[in-house]
Amino acid sequence: MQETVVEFQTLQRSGAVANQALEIIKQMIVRGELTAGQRLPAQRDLAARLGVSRPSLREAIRALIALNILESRHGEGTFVSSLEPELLAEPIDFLLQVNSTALVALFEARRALEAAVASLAAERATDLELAQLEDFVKLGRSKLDDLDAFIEHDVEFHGRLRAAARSPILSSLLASVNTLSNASRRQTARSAATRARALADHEAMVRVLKARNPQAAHQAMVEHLQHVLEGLTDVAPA
Amino acid sequence: MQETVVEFQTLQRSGAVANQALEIIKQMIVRGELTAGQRLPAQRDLAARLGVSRPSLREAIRALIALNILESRHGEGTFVSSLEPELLAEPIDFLLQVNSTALVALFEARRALEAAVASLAAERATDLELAQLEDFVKLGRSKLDDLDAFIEHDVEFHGRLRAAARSPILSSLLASVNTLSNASRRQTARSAATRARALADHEAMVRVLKARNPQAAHQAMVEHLQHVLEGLTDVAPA
DNA sequence: CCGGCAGATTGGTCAAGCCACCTGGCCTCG
DNA sequence: CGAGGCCAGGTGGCTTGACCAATCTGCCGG
Repeated sequence: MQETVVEFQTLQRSGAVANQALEIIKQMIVRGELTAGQRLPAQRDLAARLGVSRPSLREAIRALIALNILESRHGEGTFVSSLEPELLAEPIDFLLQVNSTALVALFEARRALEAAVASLAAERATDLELAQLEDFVKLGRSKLDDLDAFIEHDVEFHGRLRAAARSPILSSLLASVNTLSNASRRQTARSAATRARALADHEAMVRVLKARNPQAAHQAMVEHLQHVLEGLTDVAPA
Repeated sequence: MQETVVEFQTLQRSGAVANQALEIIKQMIVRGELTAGQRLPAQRDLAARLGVSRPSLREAIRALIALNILESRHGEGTFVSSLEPELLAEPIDFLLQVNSTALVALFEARRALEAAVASLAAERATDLELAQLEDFVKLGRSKLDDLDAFIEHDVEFHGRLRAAARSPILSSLLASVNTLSNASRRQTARSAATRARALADHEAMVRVLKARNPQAAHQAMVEHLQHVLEGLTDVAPA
């Protein structure tokens, strides 16, 4: 370990050693040197390789576990998690519990992305997709009374829109934002009136999509999510 | 602290002790026993109070730091963070770093996000911000001949818009998208004509912002990025 | 061939100590 | 008397070394 010391002129803030180890591991994952499910070297070996003590390495590992990036199994080893977006987004739940204004911020992001998706879907969806979407939306009528079923219906509606938009980046961003706000979705759909309005919005959306009108689709989605947001603030004010 | 031991029948998975300390601290924050900015007891004391060793407690603290729930300052103490929404950003960033594969459709995402930012900025920017932005854009004229200076100018223009939009989540998403597309920015601004058109777009943007017209701002941004995209494809076709 | 036992491997925890940093009070000097 | 510097105490950061507990592996005996 003669040359383990790397750019040390970086800010020497708190937790220099442990954070350094943390960043190195993170980068190894980002760069693909470590892939999902892969096993890390034993803590004793890895600590030696990184030039830090085992407790410090353990702090770094524990931090990455908290972020659902790593997981460790006693007696087996430490592994890279599946890195599923859902897992990686989970830690945010805590902040949403504590700070409800964060929820509103999330909604802004979702609105922007969903609107873009709707707009693209109006241009790129196949006729078959639109026909199937129309049929699917009709099924929603029978689910108005079942909260769980309707939530599932709503999720799939937006999922189909994403697929039709053919924009993997937008889909990926939206997936991130959505997994964050999934917890709140249950609240938003609580009242029957809210659900009925959502269904009506979905039907309106299908109409403008079939008319191949991107701008109208954009606008329709903004309004739809505005309704949802109102339903949310009704339930949980301030 | 005779009764520190709490529900131990919970799954005894890996990291039982450290995780227990972690959960206890988390719950104290959720319940409001610890509020934003408050100082925690010294690690040595807290470890004793929770009935764990200091290294284990440190693992728990490090995990909470990774989640942006705590922060520690050397020589001062460990504190509850501000718990503000922008702290959501960091975990999302990693998610995007890992997930991002397709660089192709990136521009769509940027367009959607920038447009949303412009729209929000039209509503939320202070008069002072807009006045300063106007002055700043004027400075752009003198930079038209210097490629590097103009790129820097362009980056700051969009940065100021983000700041004025007051939407940490959108900013964070956009930051991720931008780091991915930074490589191409240099190409887009290569021709003098492209730069002149970009500057004109910026000036137009300032006008609609001062008019407090969100929809026009949205539209102006879409058109602006459309121009940039055209400049890009001119230079580097498919 | 198979089952089980024993050692090696690995993560989990702890104890004790040193260092680096910040703060605040004391003391000295002007 | 005030201002500046010095120093001690408290705090987080890090290391060493050791032991415990869960798991895996392979050998050995039935």
